[in-house]
Amino acid sequence: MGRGKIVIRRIDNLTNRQVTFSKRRKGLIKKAKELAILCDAEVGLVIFSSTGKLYEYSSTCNMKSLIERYKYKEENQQLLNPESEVKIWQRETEILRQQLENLQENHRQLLGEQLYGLSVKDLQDLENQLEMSLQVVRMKKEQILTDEIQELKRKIQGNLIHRENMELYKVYGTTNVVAASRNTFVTCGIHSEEDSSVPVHLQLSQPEQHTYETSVRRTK
Amino acid sequence: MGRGKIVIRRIDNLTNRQVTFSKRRKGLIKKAKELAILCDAEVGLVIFSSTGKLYEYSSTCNMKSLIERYKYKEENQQLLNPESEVKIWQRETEILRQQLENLQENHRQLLGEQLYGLSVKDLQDLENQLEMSLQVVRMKKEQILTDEIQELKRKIQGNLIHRENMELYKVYGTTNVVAASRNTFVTCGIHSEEDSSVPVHLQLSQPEQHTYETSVRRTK
DNA sequence: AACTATTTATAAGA
DNA sequence: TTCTTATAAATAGTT
Repeated sequence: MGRGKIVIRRIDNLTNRQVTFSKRRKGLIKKAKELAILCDAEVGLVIFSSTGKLYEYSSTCNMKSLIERYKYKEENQQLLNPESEVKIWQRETEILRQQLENLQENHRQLLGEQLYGLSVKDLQDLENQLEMSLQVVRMKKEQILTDEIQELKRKIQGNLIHRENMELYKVYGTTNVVAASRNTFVTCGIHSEEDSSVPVHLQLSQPEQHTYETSVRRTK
Repeated sequence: MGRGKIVIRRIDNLTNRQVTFSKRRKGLIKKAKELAILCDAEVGLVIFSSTGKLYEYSSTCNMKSLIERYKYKEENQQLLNPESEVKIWQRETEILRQQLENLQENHRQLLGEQLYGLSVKDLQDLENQLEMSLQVVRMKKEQILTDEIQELKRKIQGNLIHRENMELYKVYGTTNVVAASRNTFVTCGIHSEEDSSVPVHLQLSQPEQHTYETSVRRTK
């Protein structure tokens, strides 16, 4: 794998050994990652250099639980305690894991992945489902946009009426002025969340900040 | 590192994934060994397959002590096992339950449910995702249908040729036609390498129609 | 499980 | 350390 072939034995030269350690450590961790991702496996890797420095990799981001899992699996033979409680939790875990697996498969198909082995009927059902979802999502989105536009219109209107009142107040010195002008200048821009701040906030309009919940909790 | 380049993402096909797991697991352990020997390092490697089977390698032949060393190095906090095993499983359950919940929410949104609280941006992302999925599913479906049609056409064609031969046989009688038409009787069934033997065409049949490719069904 | 065309890792050199 | 490059090694797709 290099300019020359080497035999696998301790590298005597210190510098050379350190360089090789650095390179191969990197390579090993890369391959561990790839295995975990490609094959849906859980991989834990611990490396101590000859100087005692620690390097590690865990596919679960949590070496602890991996070690615990390892220990359990290893010491499984004993099972000496009448710890039926453990078994209960174990079974619980098993069930959850199964559920998760099933859901994941279903989920992947909704994402257009893992379609291997599906029949035309299956694919048709999936297509219909996706179309329905799409329709719902689009309607929901348009609903929000429409609401937003309404809100903006309301604010602009309020603003205009207020100005008109101010004008009239100057002239006639009275507050009893009819809310005369209807919405004549409605400017509907396209907006993202940032647009919800309306430029002019006068007393009459209530600037409600649209605080959308960022609710999509992505599975980590 | 193989016949073709691959991207590092979960392999959908189960068989393929298992084969790759087997190959790469072996490779990974080999490299771990080499690193330990070449660089005088201490290496521990734990691999759980997606089915929960455990594979391990430890350069010290004693994973336990390596783990202890790791734990000591990582944090001097100790949580060992008198009754803490229950807690471990409880935590595991908790984590799985959380994952399941997250996935379920995500999943419901893909089904067009539980859209309350999503922002326009979220909905737009969802819409795009659904559109992509839909495209993939449709392509997949059409692929299957196209393949099926090809297959049927091929069969019909074979049938026609057969009939033609029968006609010729009636007209010209025995020997020469028999010899010639022998080849044309092949090829109505399943496609395999043998199908590539192109029949000797008699004058009345149209050669250009016989150039069906043994279309390899790329079911991937 | 074996085979190989390719990709990937890396030993040596700079 | 980092980059380059010739070459060894790993492995993806196939049989």
